[in-house]
Amino acid sequence: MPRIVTIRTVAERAGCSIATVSRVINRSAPTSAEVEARVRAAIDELGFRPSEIGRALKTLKTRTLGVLIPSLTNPVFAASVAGMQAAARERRHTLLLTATDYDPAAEAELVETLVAQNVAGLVLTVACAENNATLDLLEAESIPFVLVHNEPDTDARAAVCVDNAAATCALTEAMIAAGHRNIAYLAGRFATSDRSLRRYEGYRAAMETAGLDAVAPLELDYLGDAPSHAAALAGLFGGLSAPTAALCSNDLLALSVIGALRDLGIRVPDDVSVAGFDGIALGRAMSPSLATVDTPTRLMGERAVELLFEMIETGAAPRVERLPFSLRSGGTLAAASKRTRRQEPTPPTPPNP
Amino acid sequence: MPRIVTIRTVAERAGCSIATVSRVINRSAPTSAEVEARVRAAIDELGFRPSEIGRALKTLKTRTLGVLIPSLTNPVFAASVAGMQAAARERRHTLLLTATDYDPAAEAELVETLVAQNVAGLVLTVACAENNATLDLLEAESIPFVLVHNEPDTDARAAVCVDNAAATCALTEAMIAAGHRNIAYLAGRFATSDRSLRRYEGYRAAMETAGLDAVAPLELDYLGDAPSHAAALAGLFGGLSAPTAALCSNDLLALSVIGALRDLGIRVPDDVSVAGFDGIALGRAMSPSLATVDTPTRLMGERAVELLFEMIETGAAPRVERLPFSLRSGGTLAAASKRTRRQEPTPPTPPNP
DNA sequence: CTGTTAGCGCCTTCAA
DNA sequence: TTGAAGGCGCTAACAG
Repeated sequence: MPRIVTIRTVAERAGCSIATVSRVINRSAPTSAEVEARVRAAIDELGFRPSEIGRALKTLKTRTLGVLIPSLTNPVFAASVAGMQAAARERRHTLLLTATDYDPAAEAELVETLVAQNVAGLVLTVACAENNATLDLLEAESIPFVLVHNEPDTDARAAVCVDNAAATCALTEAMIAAGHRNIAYLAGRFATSDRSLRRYEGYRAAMETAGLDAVAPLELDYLGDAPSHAAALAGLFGGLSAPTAALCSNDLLALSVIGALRDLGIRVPDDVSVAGFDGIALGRAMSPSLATVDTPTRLMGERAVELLFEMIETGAAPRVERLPFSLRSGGTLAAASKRTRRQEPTPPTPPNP
Repeated sequence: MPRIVTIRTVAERAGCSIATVSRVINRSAPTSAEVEARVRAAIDELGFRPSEIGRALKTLKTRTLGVLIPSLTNPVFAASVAGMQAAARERRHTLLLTATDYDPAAEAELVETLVAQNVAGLVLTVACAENNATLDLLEAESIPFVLVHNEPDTDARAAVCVDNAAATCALTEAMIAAGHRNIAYLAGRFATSDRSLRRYEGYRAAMETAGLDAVAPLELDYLGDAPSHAAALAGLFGGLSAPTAALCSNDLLALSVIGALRDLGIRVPDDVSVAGFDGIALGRAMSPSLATVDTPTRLMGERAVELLFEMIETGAAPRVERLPFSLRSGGTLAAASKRTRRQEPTPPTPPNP
């Protein structure tokens, strides 16, 4: 029989009214020292904790933030949620966590679930922040929300992110500086990540500035099994005019690509250089270490929650906050000249027979 | 002005009473087809979603599960939370997520927060499942909960875990079979992980069975910076009678140890073999790949939630569910004989001058 | 300074 | 098959 201790129980025990108990709990009005002492004693003895439900029903406000992300299995999102959790706890709030598993169609339903719980606000990473009916709905109902990782094209939407295009541009320039001329761009499905698309823009800009051909992106399903990657990559890296480097739209994809290349007998970085995006911790631990764009993932989560509170409490206007990034050099990105030593890799099972 | 649409609004629009609307929503009693149609139309037009708060206050039950873990940054917990989330969603529940950041003192407070939200039940990973006042409290208030990763010594407590001792025992045997005789056990602080302690038991059992000396565990703070590890490890691996292998109580610690050893000029596995525990994905991606115990982390999260629902709905008695594990061989664990080729590593800055 | 009271949104008897 | 009414735990007016 849980929670039979209500504010009324406490009032009886302390010999006062429930209003007084409430006042003691919330310090919402002055109370005599004597009564307060009795109330506090009663609370302790009974182990009473005010029900958030009752409170919420009255005030129509909960101490809960809704969170929507693609997946917890991606360390990027795990890290930012960790940041959110820390920031929320600072404000005595808790997170209501949901994940779409990269299914954009799930977004609407999950957000509705969160809204039905009367969350004070939302922090979300959606597949695409533009023309997003779910976000429009939140706006219409004036439920405050902040995007993380997404980089909206309008400043009218609150977001915490990095300048994806600039970062990828810088990374591409580093690859060009290392002597690479033929650089492939490998992406997760654009439909599930607008970041991926923005990053492609940065790559293209850098290539064009250098007078090089920006290749059309190869979209890979990075949740797919390695074999499917291997087939696609065998085609791309099979010929003599194969790229000497691959820029992947995120770190997880980069890891998967490196594994697939290894299975194909293509060495990284001796045959092909690989770089990622995000800066997950594991990229540092592996060897060769992963060249990537270092992104303050955890901080992004913290800032998102802080920005959200600002909007909730002071009604601050939404704004986009772009956090600094940095290039992380790594063993997977080598000078292109090295590749001249490459013996033609045994081309295993070309994609079409 | 969010959520001004209440059940009353719908009733007015549909020209019936709120009771009828409630009945249509919950199918809790038969309603005429005609009225039902009108109600559904009104609901759609108004975009009405019943407030979970109102519902919860009435029934004293929410569709929310409380989750407490040490940290989301550890992929082990991220994976199991991902499993919980999936299983919870299946039952139309959401997760209220909290993390202690490995501070056992935070457990009580966070659990209270969750309980105050009237969660239907809890899934938690605590520092130590024995003599835990917080768990006793939950039991006393008969709030259903399931432990994950923790392996309680009594069957009276619900838990989903692996047989930590057996697993570590098997891993130790594999190391012995590889020719290692002097095997160190490196652990995170026992105070923050009873798993770590159980795993040590397994190690000791295997060593004793083989007639070898089980060394006292070296407790490392694996949240600490690498330098602190280096100092401790320099002492352990400095001498001539240094261990040829190190068994780490978890994968994250193993990664950290490998990095520290590398900084000390000690090669893995040429000079020292290293193995971990958990089977995080990144262990596969790195090279040499991490030898470890493969643990069905995500599944553990799923099973924990399913077991929790069983307890909530059918009042099933708590039970311990031990999931299967498997040894994962990896490049960090090599035959001991190899080590004979080891040149004495440059002993960098011994711990005491 | 303290008590009484009216709801917040919903579900659920009890009548009709 | 439907409506009226009470109450879940709490906060906030309003009295006193």
